[in-house]
Amino acid sequence: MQIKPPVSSFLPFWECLSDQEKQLAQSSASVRRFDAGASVCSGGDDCMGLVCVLSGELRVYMMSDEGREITLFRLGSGDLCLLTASCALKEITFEVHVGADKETQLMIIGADVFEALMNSSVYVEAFAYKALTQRFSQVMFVLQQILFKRFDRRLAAFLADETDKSESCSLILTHEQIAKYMGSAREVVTRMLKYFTQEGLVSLSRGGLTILDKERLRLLGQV
Amino acid sequence: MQIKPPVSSFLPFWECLSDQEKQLAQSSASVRRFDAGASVCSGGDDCMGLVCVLSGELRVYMMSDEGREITLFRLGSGDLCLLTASCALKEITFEVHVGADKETQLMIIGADVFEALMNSSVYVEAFAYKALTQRFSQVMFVLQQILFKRFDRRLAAFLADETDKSESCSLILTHEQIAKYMGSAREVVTRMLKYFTQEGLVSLSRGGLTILDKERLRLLGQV
DNA sequence: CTTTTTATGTGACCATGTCACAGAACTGCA
DNA sequence: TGCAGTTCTGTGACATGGTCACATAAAAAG
Repeated sequence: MQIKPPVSSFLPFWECLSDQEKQLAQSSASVRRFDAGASVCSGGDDCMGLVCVLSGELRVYMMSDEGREITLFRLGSGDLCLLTASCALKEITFEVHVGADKETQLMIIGADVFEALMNSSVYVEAFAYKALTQRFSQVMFVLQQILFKRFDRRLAAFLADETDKSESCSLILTHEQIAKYMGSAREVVTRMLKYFTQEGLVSLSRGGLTILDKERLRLLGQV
Repeated sequence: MQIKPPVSSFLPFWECLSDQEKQLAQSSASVRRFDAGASVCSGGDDCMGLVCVLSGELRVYMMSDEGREITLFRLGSGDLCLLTASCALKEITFEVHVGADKETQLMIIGADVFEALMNSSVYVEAFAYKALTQRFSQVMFVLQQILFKRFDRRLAAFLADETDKSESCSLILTHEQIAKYMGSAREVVTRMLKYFTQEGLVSLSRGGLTILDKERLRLLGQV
């Protein structure tokens, strides 16, 4: 278990808090660890509060009744998540699911404490809604891609982006994982990757793949 | 041209403004009329500012490069629209289009004035981002429906809702309009309405249709 | 070296979006 | 009236992508 870090370094609105509020935030914060694959929070039932990623990665996604998942965004270390505090924000009426794809450490400020901070400081309130608006914008972009862009182009862009992140031309991702990240189905990914292979863009191996021609992938994805 | 009404009655944050700010808001507001079918504002190019619907109806939608439209929400009289002030809100990075489907009167507070108000008052800022978060929630619901729900059910629900609004069992809407409201294609609507006719749910006529069995439509839409 | 689990490959099918084009119903005007 | 243009609707063929069923292959567990 990681030692609890100072809350101040994660909260952009820290300086707007009174000493009492600072005290409350610091003392109520807790650290929790999640295994790879664990569900962090599902729908409106268990509302955690303000979450800050210390290490690992979170995935925030929608899920249909049939179990189809559409990833809205992913969070890495240092990122804050407000959608996990939806019970403190009555404006948020839709359900999101949050899962840890890798082993992940979170620092959590409970929903009750966060709500109290929002109510006592208009700065915290403005911060929270502003951060949500930023997510809104990001999520709209993602959904626009899903709704309007052909799957081959989206996949090409996804692969190019992932290799940028990992700074290596091989990716360790199953077709299933790619499908979840992209809001598609495993078979569709398999199909398209086979086509990419024929085109000499990638080469496949169990549990991963290697990018052979990133330039052409990027080009394909940029349309 | 309608006479300019008092701005105060449309702005929930009115009481948080200083006298100077009230003065500025009131004097800078203007009223504009749009014909049915007119485009009010498209993308990031022409950013109007804070818009309030006095009469008529606005439709806010996304558009693909190929021209496919997905309606995010519609606004009626009394409603405010902040997405038209996206240039004053640098968090909003995606493009929306706003159109008037009927003849519509708007009261407008220019983007520059609105931005000044946001900067001078944290209450206005909190209000703006809170309102955007509410829209976020609403839009997420709509997109969830589009992504996860079968078209027949969505159409059934749409028709039932529209008849509720118009308080009559006949609707004056072309297939094209329905398709735009639902983020689908005209042919798809035609196809499904033909099926609904065979099922005895509706009867069609040029430029409109009549609901024959609202109960069954509602039931179909509620799944 | 089996057994089990996990990942991938594949064909058939379905829902919905796209395209091309036809015909029907209105509208305006000579 | 009737003709021409416009708008709305109908329809078949096809493309894309999601779903289902099931086969096979590779890795992990025993």
